[in-house]
Amino acid sequence: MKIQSDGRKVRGEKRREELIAAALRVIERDGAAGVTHRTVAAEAGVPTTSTTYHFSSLDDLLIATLISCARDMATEVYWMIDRARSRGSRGAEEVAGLLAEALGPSRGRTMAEYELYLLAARRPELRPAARRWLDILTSMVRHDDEVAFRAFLAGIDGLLIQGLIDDEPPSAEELRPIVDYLLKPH
Amino acid sequence: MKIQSDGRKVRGEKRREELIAAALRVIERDGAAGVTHRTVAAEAGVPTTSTTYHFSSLDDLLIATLISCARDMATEVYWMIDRARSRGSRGAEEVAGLLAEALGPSRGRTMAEYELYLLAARRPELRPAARRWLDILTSMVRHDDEVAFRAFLAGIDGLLIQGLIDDEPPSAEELRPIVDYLLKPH
DNA sequence: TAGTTTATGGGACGATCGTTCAGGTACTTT
DNA sequence: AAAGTACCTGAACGATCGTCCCATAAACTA
Repeated sequence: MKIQSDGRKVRGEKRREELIAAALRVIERDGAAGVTHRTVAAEAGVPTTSTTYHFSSLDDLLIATLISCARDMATEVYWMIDRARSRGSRGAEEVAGLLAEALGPSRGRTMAEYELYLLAARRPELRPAARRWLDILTSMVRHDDEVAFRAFLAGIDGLLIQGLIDDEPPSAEELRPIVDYLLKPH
Repeated sequence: MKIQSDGRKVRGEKRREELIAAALRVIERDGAAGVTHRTVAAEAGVPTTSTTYHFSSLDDLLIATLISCARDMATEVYWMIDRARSRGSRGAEEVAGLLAEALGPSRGRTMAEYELYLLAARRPELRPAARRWLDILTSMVRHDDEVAFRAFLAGIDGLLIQGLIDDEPPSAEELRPIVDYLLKPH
C-alpha cells in the first residue's frame, strides 16, 4: 500500500476542477443552454476530449458544476448568517447588502444558482444539492418561530429572482426596508 | 379597402397560435432547452418548416411563447387577487390554495414561468412581459403599505420556487400559515 | 378569368452537437 | 528495466440542429 497519493490522480483531479470552474463561467455568461463539451473546453483552454474523459457525459459535467455551485453558495450563506447574527438588530443591513451584491456584481452567479433551481425542479437527483443552503439555514436558526423563518427565506428568494428582471439592480437602500419587514417579529 | 379580414391570414394566425401552444407544452415537458423547430412542429403535428415561416427565427418563437405565457399568468393572477379580496380575511386561504395548485397539477406551467424569469434576466426585451403580473398586482393594491406588499410578493415567489425543488409538492395546509404570516399586518 | 398574395410543405445544406476510438505521454509499481 | 496504470488529445462518426430554397395549393384582387 502506498501512503502518498498518485501524482497523476491529483493532476487529473485538478483539471477536473478547472473544467467545473470553466463550466460555471459559461453558465454565468450564457446560461446552462450554452454548456457544451466544446465551449467548456475552450473556456478552460484544454482540448475538447478532456471533458469527455473526466465526465462520463455532458449531463455529468452539468450536474457536477451545479453541485459545486450549490456547495459554495451554502458556505457563503453560512457566513452571511454568522455575520448578520453578530450584528444583532443590524442584521437586516447585512442581508440587504448581500442581496444588492448578488444582484449587482455577482449577477451572473445568481442567475447560475437559479438555473440550478430549475434544473433541480426537473431532476430529482439534484434536489438535495439545491436545497442544501436552505437546510443549512434551517439548522442554524432557532426553531421557536419556524413560520416566520420560512417566510423570511421565501422573501429572500423572491427578492433575488425579482431583482434579476429589474432594468437596473436594486440598491441595498431600496432592499433594506423590505428585509427589515421580513425580519421584524409580528 | 377591404373590411372583412383575409381568410388566409386568419388561418395563418390560427396556426401561429397553435405553434405557440405547442411550444409551451414542450417547455413544460422538457424546458426551454428542449425547444427546437422540429420538436415544436412535431408537437403541433405540422411540418418542420411551418415554424420557420411563422417565426423569423427560433428565438422569435421562444419569445412569443413566453410572452403569451406571461400574459396568461397576468390575467390568472388578476382574478386570483379579485377572489382573494372578496373573501376578506380568508384571502390567505385562497392564496395558499392557488400556490398548492401551481406546485401540484400545474407544476409544468409554473416551471415554464420561471424559465421566463431566467430568460428575461438575460434578455432585457423580455423583462416587461416577465414583470407584467407584478405590475398588475402593484396597480391593484392600495399603496398605503407598499413595503408590506412587496414583501408579500417576494414571499409568494420564494414559496413557489422553493416548492419546485421539494420532493413532493407542499399542500395548501402547509403553505397556509406562511401565507397568513406574510399577509398579517405588522 | 387572369394575376397577385399568402400559407404550406418537401428536401437539402452547412454547422454544431455528443461521443467514440486509437495512439501517445507521464507516472507508479514490481 | 519492464509492466501496468492513469491521463491526455487529435481525428472522426453519426445525429441533430437552424435555416434556406422552391414548388404547390388556396384565397383574394382586378
